[in-house]
Amino acid sequence: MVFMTLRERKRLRTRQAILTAATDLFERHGYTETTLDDIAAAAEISKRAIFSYFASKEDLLFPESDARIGAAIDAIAARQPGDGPVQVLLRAMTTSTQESDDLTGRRAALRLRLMRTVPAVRGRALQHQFDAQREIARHLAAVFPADLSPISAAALTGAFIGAVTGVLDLFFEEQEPPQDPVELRATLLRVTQMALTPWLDTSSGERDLSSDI
Amino acid sequence: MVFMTLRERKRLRTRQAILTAATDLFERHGYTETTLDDIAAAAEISKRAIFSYFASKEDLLFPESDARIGAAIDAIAARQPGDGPVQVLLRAMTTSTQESDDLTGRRAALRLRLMRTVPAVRGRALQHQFDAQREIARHLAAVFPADLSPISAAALTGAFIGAVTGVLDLFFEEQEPPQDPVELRATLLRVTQMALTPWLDTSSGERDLSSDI
DNA sequence: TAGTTATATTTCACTGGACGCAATTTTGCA
DNA sequence: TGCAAAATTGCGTCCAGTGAAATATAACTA
Repeated sequence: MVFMTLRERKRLRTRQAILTAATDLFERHGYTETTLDDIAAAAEISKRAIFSYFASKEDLLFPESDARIGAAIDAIAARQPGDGPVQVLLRAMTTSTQESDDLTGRRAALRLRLMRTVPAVRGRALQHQFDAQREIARHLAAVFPADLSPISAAALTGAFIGAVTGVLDLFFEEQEPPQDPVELRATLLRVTQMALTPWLDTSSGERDLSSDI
Repeated sequence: MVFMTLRERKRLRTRQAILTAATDLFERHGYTETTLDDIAAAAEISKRAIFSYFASKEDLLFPESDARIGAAIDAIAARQPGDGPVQVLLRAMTTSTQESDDLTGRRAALRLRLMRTVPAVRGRALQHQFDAQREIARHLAAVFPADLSPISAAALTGAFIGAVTGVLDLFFEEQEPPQDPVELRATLLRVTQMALTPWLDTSSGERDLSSDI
């Protein structure tokens, strides 16, 4: 990666400039109030060029979404012996939320706030979530062909994602601040584990995963 | 409902005219190809007036979404003695899918098709689904305070919705036609029931609901 | 290094959804 | 019939997104 053609390096810099300009303006003036022209001006680029980096205004809030899905997939693939589907899912959540600061970080906080205020952003977020959900279910079924039918995998993944989003929903319903990221992750893990106990019983061994936080 | 002022009746007729014009044009020429001007012209109304009936172009595909959520809520409230949360959910699905032809019907088929092709429509659909999911979870937790914490309710509802959407996803992934609605409902019930067995065991009695189709 | 190809970016014009507002028509009712 | 409220229309405006041609810049080749 150190050896990149000048073109690639420049392109990466421009992309980053667009992102920082966008998040900056979104934070300062609001999402709907910020026009693509504003972002283009701040990034010292033409409005038309933005679309050569991002497909839409909403996507400015979801860069590297593929990477995050990929991380979860990898965590599923690299399962430890003795882990059942539920353990794998829990582990995938902890590891992937650790690496990509998807719950902490400046843009993450902004995204969480806009998801509950701007319909377009919410729609895009749910689309990403749905795609991720399907992808995860597919891989989960592939890794545990004996334990899970494709449909059970879809249900289990649905339960998992549903539990996580439900918890986050309850969380941010009243208290705005994302609090301490570590504590949030711990709560998320504990609560998801509890919500999935029905499956934990039916599946294989139930190791405590608290140490992984 | 029989006694409506002339104004209300006329408004209802216009609303219906807009809907039929929209679905008609969508079916014939495609969603993105149909402009609001086209719809307005076909409904013999001004483009501006459409926004006094529907908030957006996508919403033309989701009329009475509140009513469908309400039906599910009612089905939850009218639970039979001895039913656990899972049974209530299954029953709510069967009854609500029977009354509002949400899986059959002309507009439903159109909606299902557009959900997988037009991003904006998919986003709107997922938003509706998410809202419904949260609402159902809330009511479920209220009805079964002993069995379900708010979080467990969120997880269970997530599993339920996840299973249903997963099944529908697998279904329409290859075969386009919605097939026989009765058969589809039966498959949906059977498969969802199977996907939720982990919860069925932990909850109260497990009556067979096949007769309710 | 000059010249050529490939790729990025700009510029401009345009479409279409959404919204605000004032004027105008329609409807309900006294 | 006449008047107030509500519905509708007809503007104009904003902005996201797209297409196409022109221009600029990097990469490659001889």
